[in-house]
Amino acid sequence: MVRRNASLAQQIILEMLSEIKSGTMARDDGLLPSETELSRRFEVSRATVREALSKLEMAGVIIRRQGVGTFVNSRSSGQRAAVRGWFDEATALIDFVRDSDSQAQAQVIESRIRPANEVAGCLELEPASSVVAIEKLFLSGGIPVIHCANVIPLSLVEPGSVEKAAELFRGAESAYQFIAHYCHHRVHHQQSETRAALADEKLAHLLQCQLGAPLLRVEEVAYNAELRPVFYGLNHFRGDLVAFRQVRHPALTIGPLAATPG
Amino acid sequence: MVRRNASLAQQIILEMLSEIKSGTMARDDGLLPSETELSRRFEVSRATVREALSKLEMAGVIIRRQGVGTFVNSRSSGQRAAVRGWFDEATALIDFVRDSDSQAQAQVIESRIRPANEVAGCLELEPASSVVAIEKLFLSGGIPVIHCANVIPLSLVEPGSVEKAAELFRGAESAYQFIAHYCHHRVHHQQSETRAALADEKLAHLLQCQLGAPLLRVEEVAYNAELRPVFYGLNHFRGDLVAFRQVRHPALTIGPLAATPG
DNA sequence: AAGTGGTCTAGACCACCAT
DNA sequence: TGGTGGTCTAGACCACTTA
Repeated sequence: MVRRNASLAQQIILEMLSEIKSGTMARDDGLLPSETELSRRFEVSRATVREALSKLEMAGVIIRRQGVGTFVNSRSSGQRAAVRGWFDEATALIDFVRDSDSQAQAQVIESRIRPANEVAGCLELEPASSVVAIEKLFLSGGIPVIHCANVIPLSLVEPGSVEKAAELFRGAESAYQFIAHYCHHRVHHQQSETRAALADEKLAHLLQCQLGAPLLRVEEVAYNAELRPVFYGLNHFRGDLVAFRQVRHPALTIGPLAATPG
Repeated sequence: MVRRNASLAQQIILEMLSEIKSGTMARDDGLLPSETELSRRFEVSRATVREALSKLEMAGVIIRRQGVGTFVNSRSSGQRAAVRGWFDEATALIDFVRDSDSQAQAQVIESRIRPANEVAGCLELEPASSVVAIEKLFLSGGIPVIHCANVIPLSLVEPGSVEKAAELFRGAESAYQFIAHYCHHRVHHQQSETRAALADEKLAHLLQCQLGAPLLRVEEVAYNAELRPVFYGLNHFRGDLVAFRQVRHPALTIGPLAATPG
């Protein structure tokens, strides 16, 4: 189970996910071993177990009940074309689509080098400076469900790869991978903005839906550790086929002093 | 600054939010005191400071950079009609609207007792059993931006309040408050599903937008500590005026072994 | 080299829930 | 009353960045 260079908590997360999936960890009613029991089994401190459980809870995988125990969240498994936890995780889209459809495919429409233009502001570039852009479609069950456009400043690409940047991007598994391999940067965090939009002619054609059909639009900018933008993404999800599922906890009472409305 | 019955971490969160807002905590470039310094100032252990900082980071308020320091997220403040962090928090909608417009108003359209019907499944009720339902509009700058429908099983309402449940719900600040006051339950967590949808005739009229305008639809079910559903909510956000803003971190690598696509 | 955040430990006490 | 998760401590070492 051990992965080099992964924290103990991360290793415990992966092991627990695996054992939850195979059904060897939880009781029939979903009850998991207690934190003390888990810390004995994994030979780590209880604090480390709690670190792992906190992330699994945030991801909606488990439910913790004080004085009772920790349970697997049965309402969270066995889903349709749902994107779960994506808002918190900043990892590749395709992985989340595969979570509900292991046969999901990514299909590159186009990749090329072009001026930054309309995304210059987001990426903190001059409008005339060059970027590598890619357009993809994600298919689930053979049906296009997500359209995705990613843009990376060409100035970030290592000198030896600038010439073939478009081609390399086309071959990369994701923007994350391209940035790691050919720009020697890592994504530190992303800021995203989610809205509703209507399918225009181009998107309707690509996503095989009607003109004016409802779409979820997620715009995102990724930053490296120096807080410099490393990529821009514009994603459109078919509103009738895709849903974002989240588990929300009344933990942080940020801003207002009392939890009130609804 | 102290609030009774609040954890030290929670108190630190509120204090830091206040000091960040007033500008007395961060340096001009946004750098906050180190964790060690904060633990001295608040007279708590570093672990407790980190607990608070983790939640502020998740909420997108601060950015932590290993080896450098902790900074306020300047891109996160000074927003429009944005809903920030709502996916993680499970608190009242109105508070989040007020976050970007302190003049925001809630306006009750209707509240009544009716059969569960179409929401019976979500609430684990018989279709014929009674529920208290409320419909609200949230206005920002005088413009309706969110339509919200909440449903609570009448069986949860304390016997003495059943008769006037509709009226009491109308007077309550939120579904959370109604449930706490008149049902003696607390929300343990919520499951939500976000999609894109089009405005039908009714919603177009209420939200003062065109028929077929894009809307964000968030459907949610809240559960108490015993994992019994306590309320159902169906919220529609005007796609042109409201956006969900999130900060995503590549922390949890759940499911896939490598962070890959985009 | 010095300072930062990231990880981890061993132990303590509390609030809550079951019995 | 015993077991659970929730909170908190004091200390240690590591990885990373900056100077």
